[in-house]
Amino acid sequence: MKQPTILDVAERAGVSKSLVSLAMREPDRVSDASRRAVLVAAEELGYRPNAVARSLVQRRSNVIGVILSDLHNPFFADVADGIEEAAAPQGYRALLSSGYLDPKREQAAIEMMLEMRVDGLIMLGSMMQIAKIEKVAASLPVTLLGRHTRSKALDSVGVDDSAGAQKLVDHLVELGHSKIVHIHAGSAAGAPRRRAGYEKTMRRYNLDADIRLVKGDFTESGGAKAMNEILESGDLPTAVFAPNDFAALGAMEAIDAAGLSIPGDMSLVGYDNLALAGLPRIGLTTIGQPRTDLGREAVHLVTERLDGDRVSARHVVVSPSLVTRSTTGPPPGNSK
Amino acid sequence: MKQPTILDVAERAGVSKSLVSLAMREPDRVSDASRRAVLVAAEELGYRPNAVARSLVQRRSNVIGVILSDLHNPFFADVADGIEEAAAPQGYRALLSSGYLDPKREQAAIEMMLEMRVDGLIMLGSMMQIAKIEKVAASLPVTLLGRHTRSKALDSVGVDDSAGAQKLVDHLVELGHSKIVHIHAGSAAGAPRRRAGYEKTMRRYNLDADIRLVKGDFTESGGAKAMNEILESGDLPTAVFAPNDFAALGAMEAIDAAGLSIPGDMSLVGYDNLALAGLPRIGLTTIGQPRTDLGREAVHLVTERLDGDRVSARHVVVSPSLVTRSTTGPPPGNSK
DNA sequence: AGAATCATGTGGAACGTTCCAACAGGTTGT
DNA sequence: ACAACCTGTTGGAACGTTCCACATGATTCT
Repeated sequence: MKQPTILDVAERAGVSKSLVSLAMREPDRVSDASRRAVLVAAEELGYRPNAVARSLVQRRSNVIGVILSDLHNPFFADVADGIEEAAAPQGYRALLSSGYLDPKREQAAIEMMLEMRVDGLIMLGSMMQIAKIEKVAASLPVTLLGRHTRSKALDSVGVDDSAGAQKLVDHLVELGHSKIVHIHAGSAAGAPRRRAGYEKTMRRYNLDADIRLVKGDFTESGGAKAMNEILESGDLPTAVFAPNDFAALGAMEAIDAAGLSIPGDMSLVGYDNLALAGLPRIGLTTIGQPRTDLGREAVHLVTERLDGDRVSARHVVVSPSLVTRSTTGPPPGNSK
Repeated sequence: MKQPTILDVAERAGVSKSLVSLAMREPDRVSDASRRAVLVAAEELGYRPNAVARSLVQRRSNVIGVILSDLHNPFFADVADGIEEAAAPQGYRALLSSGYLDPKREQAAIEMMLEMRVDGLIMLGSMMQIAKIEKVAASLPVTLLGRHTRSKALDSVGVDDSAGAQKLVDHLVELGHSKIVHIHAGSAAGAPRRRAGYEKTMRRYNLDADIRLVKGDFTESGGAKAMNEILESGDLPTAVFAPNDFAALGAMEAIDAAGLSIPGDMSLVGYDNLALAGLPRIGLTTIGQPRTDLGREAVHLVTERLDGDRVSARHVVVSPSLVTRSTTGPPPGNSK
């Protein structure tokens, strides 16, 4: 159970601890004989360098902490892949912790990361107040992902939600729709911009009069509830734009239950392109986000700061793309 | 950027570093005046204890490392929740890393955890050879989750896959089925036991002659391929038991494509109870695993060893439960 | 030949904590 | 009145590395 230390290796190899250290880190700078002796001794003892001691003396851990607001969100899992992929070649490891969709637990996770002295922090879909995150950013580089901010202390990388919404409306209008309802998710992360993109694009097509908003949220049940409200209103649209894929799923359920067909009677679009949107029986038209690119970009923002190449905040925005599947088609009574 | 140390706090509070340390860890053991002075000074300086230095001197990190073989697998996300939940009250933090479904990268993730001197390791759905994991277990407590082993060096917590398969067959037979095909996933983790449970239960009902196996795997496409093979065989069963939910999904797609109705013409069951199995248009009957319990049990196994309460290996098996949804019903032509 | 350079190796300080033996001063017990 | 025992506090050692200034001996330069 007791791990061998560098001193044990040094003794067995008959050299000083400094040479062992050097032999492990920069093998070229020691003689062949010494290098061999050290490597053999290390192997025989099962020596594994103690990263804790190293971090202490170097005052850096070569670890980037990643706080996932929700481990279950497949979107973040993809982003985390991109993070790992970009971090490894730069000599950083990614360490993950979940915030469990609770600002308190998220705060605790950050606190742990700070105490462990990670070199940088990437926060995926944080639920915390920006002001609190800015405080954290005073002691290390922090990048916010999937949430917009104009903060002067924080970097961020996000997707242009307005552009995504615009692409969805464009798609629906091209199919011949004009009665397009948007279920909006209030002030939740990304929701206001999706809504703004919807309204702006409707106006661009001179469909000001057709703009119609129903309050919902980012959950399946929220989408179902909003959809039922629409169905009961008596005034049926020909297309519904849900704020994300989960909400779209709930809306789909409600439309199915009402005996209407998708897209025959009503087209439906979501947002996020979750894996489930591509399932055979779902086939949801939605907006796809370049997930691994987002991760890569976030790492880049952190390492830039760590290397001292930049001190002022940068906010990177990438463009999403339309993914057309089977929940959209021409409106009823339109052959186009 | 430079973090204050315990010495800075001591100086500002006018006490020794030892007292600061004590005041932060065991406030009851210092006088009111000192405690207040220390706390105020720490607050003013924004002092945050350095867990790296603490780990070094204490030779323990109070961290349990969790290696997820796949971050995208929602099953592991649930288990991780259970782990966090059980670890926190015991004073441990969980730190996650992904193995990205690649034994090499998994090995690297373990190596990082070991160098960081985590106190224990929980491996979710590992892809590595047991022998290699046993080597790791020589230096800290390791618990394997979601994979069976009889290792003398390792603890494990798993689900009784045979019992799960048995429950599915029981359910189908009770509905009146006898022509039940099992798509099996070869020697993949858990697959042999599911298959054994199927065969055993069929025999229990004297359905030896109806036992029919088709080779597939744990993926959607594997399930679709196997199902097409069944459909093309000409000899249609009344129920299909897929090796997991993903494979069931592929089978569902194939059955849909063949114009057959589920469960009218054919019943279908999966295994795992992924969130997607509960989606409105899917409604898959499947086997649910007590995920957070699994996580809790894994933590328990680790802390038991850390507290020195146990040195011999333990293998915990928990029972799964049947989740009935809408893909199962009586066989065609049977009113029961 | 002596100086300068190079390759190789060394020992001690430092990183920021916790732990421990020890101490001062007060209280209690006999 | 003195030992025994608290309470609150302290300074130094230790944890396992890396870093740095320096030492040694060989080689090259002038």
